Amino acid sequence: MIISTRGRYALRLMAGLVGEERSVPLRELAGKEEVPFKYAEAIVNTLVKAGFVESARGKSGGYRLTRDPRDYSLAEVLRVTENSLAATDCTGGKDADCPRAATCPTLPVWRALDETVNDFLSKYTLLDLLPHS
Amino acid sequence: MIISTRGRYALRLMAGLVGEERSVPLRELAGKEEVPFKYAEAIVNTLVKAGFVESARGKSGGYRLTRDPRDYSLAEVLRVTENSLAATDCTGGKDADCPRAATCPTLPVWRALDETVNDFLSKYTLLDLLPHS
DNA sequence: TATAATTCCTATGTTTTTGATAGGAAATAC
DNA sequence: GTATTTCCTATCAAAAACATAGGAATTATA
Repeated sequence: MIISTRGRYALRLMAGLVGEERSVPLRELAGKEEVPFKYAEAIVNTLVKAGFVESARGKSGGYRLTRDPRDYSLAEVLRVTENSLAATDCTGGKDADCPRAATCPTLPVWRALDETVNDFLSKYTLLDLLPHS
Repeated sequence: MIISTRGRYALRLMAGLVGEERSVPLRELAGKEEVPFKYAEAIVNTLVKAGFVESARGKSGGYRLTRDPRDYSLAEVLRVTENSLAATDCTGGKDADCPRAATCPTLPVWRALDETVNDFLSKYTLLDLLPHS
């Protein structure tokens, strides 16, 4: 499967930060979004490293978004949280060394598929993951 | 990843049958397509059960296509050989019991993604996987 | 009718990825 | 200085992906 629990949790956690002014403690955020706390920690960590959220340490610390919610595309977030967004190993960097690559007639199809998926996921933002809007 | 080795092997094996009149023994087919023989056996078996290829047992037996190559869409073949073609568990039947489903704002996005992928893979046929054509 | 070549079937094993959990160090508000 | 929080490293468990093994059943053909 192309989008795993991890990536979906990441999106939920970020969606859970939309509209918050304060730094939201992870204990609370993870609780609200029903993401296992310790797993959420690991995930949010990569979001911080990617610059998608900002952390405040210590008491009354927590996390908050760094941009307007409409400025996060799903593609962008998932590219960071998923191991790979590629539809096949062939296009995922993993088989970059595939000896067939040069002449493989199928490779262009997988590349086109990746592009299709990427285009799709680039059209949606965090805003599209909120209850009503 | 949405399309695994198994599915790609299946497509290769079928592509390897294009243009053959006789029944091609798997030993030869798998060799030509560089698919591990024993794994190929398991895969071809599901292709037979799906009616995509026909087997002949015993000496001078083997496999051949049951239709014109242009009449197999990639979507169709992969739907049978992949565990699931769904982009997420949410749409893959696995989380059919997801308690969030009823109100989940993200679910429609995954459904649309699945449809996009399916449409894409429905446009290509075995013929598109051959060397020149 | 024996033999070799083949598919078919069931079971098992290995590796990788995914999904987590544990424990404690470091920072900070109060 | 204490409670609350993020940060960091290590470890573990379950599932999926990727096969392999061995032998029974079938069939052409010498």
